[in-house]
Order: sequence, then structure tokens, then C-alpha cells
Amino acid sequence: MRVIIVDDDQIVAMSLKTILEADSEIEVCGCGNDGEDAVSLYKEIIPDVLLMDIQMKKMSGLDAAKEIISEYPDARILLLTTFSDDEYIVNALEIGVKGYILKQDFDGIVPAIKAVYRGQSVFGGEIVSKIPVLKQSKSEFDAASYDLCEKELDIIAQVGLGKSNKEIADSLFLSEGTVRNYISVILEKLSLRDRTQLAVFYLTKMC
Amino acid sequence: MRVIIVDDDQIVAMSLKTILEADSEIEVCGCGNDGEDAVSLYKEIIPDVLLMDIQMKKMSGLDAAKEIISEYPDARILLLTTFSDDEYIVNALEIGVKGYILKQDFDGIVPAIKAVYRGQSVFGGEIVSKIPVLKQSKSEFDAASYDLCEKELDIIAQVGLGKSNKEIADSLFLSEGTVRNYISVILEKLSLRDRTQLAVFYLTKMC
DNA sequence: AGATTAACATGACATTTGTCATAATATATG
DNA sequence: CATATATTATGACAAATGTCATGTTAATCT
Repeated sequence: MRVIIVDDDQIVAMSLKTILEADSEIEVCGCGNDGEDAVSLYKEIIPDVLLMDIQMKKMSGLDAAKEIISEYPDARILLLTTFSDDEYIVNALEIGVKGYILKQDFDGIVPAIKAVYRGQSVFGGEIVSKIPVLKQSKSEFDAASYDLCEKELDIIAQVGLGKSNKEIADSLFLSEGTVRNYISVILEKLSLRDRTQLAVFYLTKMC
Repeated sequence: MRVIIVDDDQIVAMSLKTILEADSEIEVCGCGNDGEDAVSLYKEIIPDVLLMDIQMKKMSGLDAAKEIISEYPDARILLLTTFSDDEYIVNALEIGVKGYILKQDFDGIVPAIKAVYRGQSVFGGEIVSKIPVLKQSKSEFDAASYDLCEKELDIIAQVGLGKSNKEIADSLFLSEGTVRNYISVILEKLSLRDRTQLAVFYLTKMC
């Protein structure tokens, strides 16, 4: 299993090399220090796995990965990140990187490389939970648990569209005062303060 | 590293056991044949990793995973699937499963277990590309095209959280009247009527 | 220096909003 | 039938909101 290591920080790069070479299956066949190194080394050596830092001068790991994958779609690239609250995760997934793990997780790097080598994708720690689809997980909002009736839900939906009380009243054939009362009750039930918070609640919790 | 194996098919379960036990770091400390086994074995043994088939009679691997994770949120569960075009992937991610790989990928299972044991998440083959996020284009809202300055964007974001003028004023060290004026200008620029519409705009177009 | 502009503030005002007490009507339930 | 209960409505009131004209200060430009 031939691996290339690319990291801005010489010390980190050497530490990684030591860790990887302690495993008999792995051979470190190249080392670089920035994204441009990564691209040229990759083309020259065509390793089994490219282990690369994300934040580097000259060319970021993300850009290097993009360039490499555009030419070698099956490239197995494992990116290293420093913090788990990393916003690059979606970009990395879009580019087609095979892994994205925390640099600090020394023990995890070897198994991650092996898994990537086998064609799997690996994501460190909390990183998976940062993927937006999952955050906007339906959250299974339950109207019953808030004791909201059908009409109240109608009204909430309209507030969530930015409608005024008068507009809501007209569309439901109610008086404006009635709508005001409904909203007052809804705010009480949901422990909210005003219609703006209700709109925010609707859009973030009920959609 | 203590692992439980749960698979509908006795033969597969035994094969897996043989593969895993060939690795000196792994100890198979339990075997089951359906979701209910998985739940009871998990509670009894509390293994480091639970390796489980998805499709099983009595109780599916997905349901079992859900039940286990609701009680043990840190449970490391690796699900096995037969086909890579598997639609359960998003559900699995939402439930909080730590891995989802192809049963056929015999060579990949051991590294996958080790990576999961280290706290990483592993997804086999093409599975990652099935995650819907990747197809969603971000709205790419351009503040400049609406002629909004930095402070206005700050205020919009706070309206989008449901804050009152007073709260916004306090957080930005402005007077309430000033915030009112800012919002009045913002509404004009965005052709909106009130703060609720602004919150809706923010949440749907700017996030 | 004089003029201009940006950032922040005030006060007055109309409107909208949220709360509350109360009540009319219809429907259901005993 | 009598009594709940749900639905809708009113009016009064306070508070928050949005608009507008105007003012202050400090920085910038000519």
C-alpha cells in the first residue's frame, strides 16, 4: 500500500511518516509540503492513498484534491483537518474526497488509510454530524405534543410566509381579531414572544 | 476491542466471525441473528463495536440501531448492507450510525471496524455519493446586489433569530431608535413589509 | 476652513401586534 | 333538556413596530 504524505508542517509530516511506517502494510513513497507538491507527486507516483492537510500555503488541500480528482477520478485522497467544526466538509464531499479526519487523531489515521485503500470513505469524529442534510433532519415535529390544532397549524404556516393578521384573516374567512387571538394562544403554547419568533420557529423546526 | 456480530444469515455471521478473529486486536464477544438479539446483546455486553446486518426479520438493523442509540448515544454501530444503491443511507446517518458498508467487501470490514472503534465514521464504496446534500446548490446570496452594508447584515441576522429591536440595539450598542431606522431602510431595500417577512427572507434566501 | 458624508440618535406619529375579558353561536355530550 | 365545549367575535388596552423629519457628531474631501 503506497502512500504519499503532504503537510505544510514538516514536523507533522515526519510524525505521520513515522506512524505510517510502523505498519508493515504501508509504504510511504513520497512527501510534500503544499498543494502543488501534492499534484505533481501524485501524477508522478500514482500512490494508493494520498494523505494531505487541508490548510496549506500556495495551494490548499481542497484545491489540490479537486485538480487531482478531475484527472484521476478514482484517486483515494484522505484530507486532514485541525478542527472538527470544519466548514469545508461539504466542499470536500462534493469534490469526491474519500476521507476527512482530524489530524490530532493519531491512532485513527492508520485504520482510516486502510479503509480508504479498500475503497471506503472515512470521516472523523463529529464531522458527519456537520453535514447539512442531517442537521435539518425533519426533527419529527409533533403538533400533538404542543397541543396544536389544525387551524392553528394553518395560521402558523401563514405567519411563516410573512403574512399579516389581516391577510391571514381574509384567507381563512375569519376576523382579524380572531386571528390575533389564535396567534396569542399559539405563542403561549410554543413559549414564543412574537410572530417573528413564530416564523423562525416554523421555518427551522416545522419544515 | 470487543465486537458483537448480528446477521440474519448464520453462514454470513460465521464467516464474519472467522474474519474478525483472524485479527489479534479483535475479540468477538457475542453473536445474534436479528434486531432483538442485537438490542439485548448490546445491553448485556456493551461491546466496543456492533456489526449488524440491515435487513433482518423480527427487527431491522435500522430499528435496532435506533433503539440502542437512543439509550446509548455513543454506541459505535456499523451496519452491513447488500447493495450500494441503498436508500437507507440518510436514515442511517440521521440515526447516528457510525458506519455503513457493503457486506461483500470482506477485506474492508476489519479496517472499517478499527476506524469505527477509533471514533470515525466509515461508508463503503459509492455510498457517500448517495447523500443528497451534495446535489443541493447553496443559494449564493449576494449582499452587494441589494446594497446591504455589514451592519445591516448583522441586524438582519438577528431579526432572523427572532430578536426584538431592543435586544438588537443592546447587542450592537446602538439605541433602539437607530435599530428601527436601520430596519426601515433594510425593508425598503429588500422590498419587504415588516420584520417577520425579513426573518423569512433571511432564513430562506440568505442561509 | 468650509462642505460633504457617514453613523447614530431623537421625537412624533400611525399602525400593527399581543393580551385579556367577555360574549354569541353552534355542536356535541351527558 | 341542560350543560359542556369549540369556534368565532368584540372592544379596550399596552407594547412593539415602522416611517419620517430632523439633529448631532466625527471623519473625509476639496
